[in-house]
Amino acid sequence: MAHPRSARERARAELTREIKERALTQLAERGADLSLRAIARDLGLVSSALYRYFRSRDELLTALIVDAYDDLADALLAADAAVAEERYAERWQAVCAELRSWALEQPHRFALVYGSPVPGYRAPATTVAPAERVMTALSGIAEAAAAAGALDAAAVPLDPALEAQLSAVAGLLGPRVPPSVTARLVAAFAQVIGMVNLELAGHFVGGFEPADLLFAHSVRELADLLGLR
Amino acid sequence: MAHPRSARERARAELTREIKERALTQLAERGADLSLRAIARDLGLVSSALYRYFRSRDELLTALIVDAYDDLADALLAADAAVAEERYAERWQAVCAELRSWALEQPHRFALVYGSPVPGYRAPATTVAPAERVMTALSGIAEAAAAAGALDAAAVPLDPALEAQLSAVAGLLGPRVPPSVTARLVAAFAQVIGMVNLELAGHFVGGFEPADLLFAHSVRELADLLGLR
DNA sequence: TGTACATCAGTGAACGCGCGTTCACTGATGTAC
DNA sequence: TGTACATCAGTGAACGCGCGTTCACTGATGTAC
Repeated sequence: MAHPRSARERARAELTREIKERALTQLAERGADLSLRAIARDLGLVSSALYRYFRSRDELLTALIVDAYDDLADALLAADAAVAEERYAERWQAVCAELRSWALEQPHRFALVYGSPVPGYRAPATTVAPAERVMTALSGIAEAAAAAGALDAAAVPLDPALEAQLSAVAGLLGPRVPPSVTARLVAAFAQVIGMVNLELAGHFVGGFEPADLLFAHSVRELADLLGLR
Repeated sequence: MAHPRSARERARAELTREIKERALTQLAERGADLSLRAIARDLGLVSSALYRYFRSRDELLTALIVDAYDDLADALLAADAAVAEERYAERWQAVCAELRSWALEQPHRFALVYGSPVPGYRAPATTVAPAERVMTALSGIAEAAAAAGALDAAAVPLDPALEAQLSAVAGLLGPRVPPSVTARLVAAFAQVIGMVNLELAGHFVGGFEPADLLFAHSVRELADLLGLR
């Protein structure tokens, strides 16, 4: 698996990659509708040939989604690693900034995972783990701060039922983070994704363009709110 | 215009309404792809007949989008009006709750305006004013509080360039609200839309279901953050 | 090292669909005198 | 009130496209002896 052996295997791996690459280019050019025939045309193949590589259009879509989550998570972790470990607020800002950059550079991939679901497509369970990698790239900072005793956690009283829900996701988002901070993490995540989506959809046109300053400012306020320093 | 006169005009108004209604049903059933032929079929018409009512598919889409913004704004204003005028925090919570209810009841309409743009469709300027009605339904509460001297505005120092951008939208969002609160209003809006979008897209599945409590809690925290009381 | 057989990538035709938009037309509704 | 003409809703055929998926096939690559 590390290095494909035969020429056949090498060719297969490369074509699989090329198919996904063309699919992404097409998403970028034509919007959300993915056409297997158009991909095959671009690659100089007959449309049925694609079925040697992906069992169906949905399977190709799933592969693209998994790749997108993974790439995004990698980019976020890299941005995080570039900041000194104990500067939690700066790490948060760097990761959020990277998320936005990644989205602006590849809006179609961002839309694929955080935009409206593609009509007729239902994401399989395979996509859950990669999606969680993205969330934990953000929440991991709060968890690290909490572990280091550097999280200024405001103790907010919560509805017991909500607290139970929050504890249930604590395994994923970070067990040392108090429930009220977990709630804020989810809200903060929604805000970041929401701002990027609004920007990409052109809802800020006329008001905030570029939205760099607004985004950076909001992200800084979120870091405060989360108790990161 | 108040009451269509002739039978012809009455029939035209009614069919226009029916076309939009069928279009919405179809969006709900088939996802984001809107088919004029399918709408015509549903109405027992020949597809070309629709061109007497809408010049193109895009024009129909635009009409649906404008209607969605308008309906949503109306619903928000109604929810706002149901709360005592000077209870600003409660008004905010009521309006946000109504926004979520509306979205959960009509996810396709919400996706139409706050989801990823429909491929190949570019929203015309006609949609800007209705979109702003929705935003001001939320920001109007902060503006009212500010006008009544009841806004606990935290004075946060801002980058001058950002402050300029914020002042530019102040005419729309409320001139008496200080810039730092305007920034928070936009961020809060993004958070609310973002949470609803994540919920609709199934990103909360397994963690927060139903998301009622999390949403209500986050919205309450936003009210605090905005200085509403 | 060479041959026999198995694997599998890619072909090309076909099935059975779908779509938006244009156009000349019929026939009903509305208007002016 | 009745007739002549104009307006306009809806028809049906056509244009020129698109799509995902299946299937029997050829011929090249890989494997076992």
